[in-house]
Amino acid sequence: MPPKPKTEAERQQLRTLIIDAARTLFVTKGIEAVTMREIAKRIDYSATSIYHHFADKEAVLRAILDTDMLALASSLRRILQMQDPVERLQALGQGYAEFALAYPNHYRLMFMADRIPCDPDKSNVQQNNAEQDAYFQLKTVVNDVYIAGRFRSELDHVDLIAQTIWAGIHGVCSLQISMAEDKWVNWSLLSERLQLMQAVLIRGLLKDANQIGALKR
Amino acid sequence: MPPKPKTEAERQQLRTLIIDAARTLFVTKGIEAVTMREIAKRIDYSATSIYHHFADKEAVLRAILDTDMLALASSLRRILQMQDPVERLQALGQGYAEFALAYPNHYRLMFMADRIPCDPDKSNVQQNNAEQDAYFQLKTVVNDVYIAGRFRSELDHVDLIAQTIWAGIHGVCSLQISMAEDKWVNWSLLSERLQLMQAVLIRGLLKDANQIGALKR
DNA sequence: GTCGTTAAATTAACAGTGTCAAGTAAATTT
DNA sequence: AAATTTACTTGACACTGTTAATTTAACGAC
Repeated sequence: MPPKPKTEAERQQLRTLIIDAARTLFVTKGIEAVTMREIAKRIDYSATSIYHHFADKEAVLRAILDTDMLALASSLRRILQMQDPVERLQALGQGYAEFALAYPNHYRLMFMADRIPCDPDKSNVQQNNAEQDAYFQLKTVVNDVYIAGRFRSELDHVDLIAQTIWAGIHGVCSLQISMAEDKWVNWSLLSERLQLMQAVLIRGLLKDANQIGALKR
Repeated sequence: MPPKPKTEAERQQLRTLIIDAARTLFVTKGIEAVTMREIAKRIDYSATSIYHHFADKEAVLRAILDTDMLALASSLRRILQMQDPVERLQALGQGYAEFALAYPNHYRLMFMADRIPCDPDKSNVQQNNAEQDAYFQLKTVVNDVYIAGRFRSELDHVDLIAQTIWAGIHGVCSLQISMAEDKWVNWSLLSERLQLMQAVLIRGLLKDANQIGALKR
């Protein structure tokens, strides 16, 4: 009930309060099932007050997306320290999948929803920043493997390679997220599906794939 | 305005009238943006009359799903005639992708949406019927390749192999459908992404992948 | 042929949604 | 002390999926 002019820091604080409340609800209740009134109630504000901080519901969503993209990149950051570029690539795939499956609803928002084609201009995340941009992280590692001469000789387009790896891992994760409950299919263990996809990608893309230790098991 | 007792055939006719109207709207306007009133208007009925033929909006959706699943299986059927099992497998992937990308909104409903875990008991599509069940078609072809001894020796679980192939193709298609508009990524040509994924799957799963003609060029 | 009965479809209404226009109250500025 | 600015709330609008009550038309029995 007490309105008073706020500093920019206080405004930002309230913004993240809203974002956090909204995120919790989105993640626990599912994407479309959460209302502005509900978000507001959770932080003891009225529904309309959110509109003083975000243009509309989609803007809230986009803000969540921004922080989630950062969270993903941040959770992958330590992997980039690894020595061998091929191991780095595999670990990146693994880390990506772990994020996707630990936060399936976040992942839905980020990579499976239909709205919001995310635009570098409208985002706070810095494109091509290795700390913030997960796609750039992948591209960098793919490039490292390429420089090391480990990819099959006919593969010379780093973006294409990166996108294929992404598609493979994303395929396993997104199918799991949207179809795992489906009785129609006799699903194998998720871990096995992921592992086979990793092996297939490595073998399909690398020159000397059979020498890679991780595939022996 | 004229109510009269209808034969079962007439009821069915109206059901498909509703389904068709709903499908058109879903496909052109996107999944969540279509209202019951809109569907009804399109066929000159009142909104509530739909509820005499379907329990709720989701039931309409599920019915659309059923017919779309049949359409997919039907569009893949001719491929099963091909001689060589490996060629058959590749053609199946290609045909699946073509369906997905020709009808992206149908595909969304079928494999990317969050609701509706589809249950053999609640569906009119017959599970494990080669005419109707696309997953069974895939599994059958995978099994043929397995019987022919073409998979790597350590791969002995047909469901796992099928699901990995599905995940790979689905990854390319779903990423295309939900992220192609995204300015963040410098997307390669869709056809190149699909082709590389096919090559990766073949090379990663088959014994003698380098002898496969389709990979040369 | 008329009379209930039954089915099909409609209208009216409800609770709930995102969002906007006005209004209110506290803090800052003048 | 008055005016202005800011933060927030209340009330309302148009719209959503869905249900209850109502109308309309066709059928079977006499």
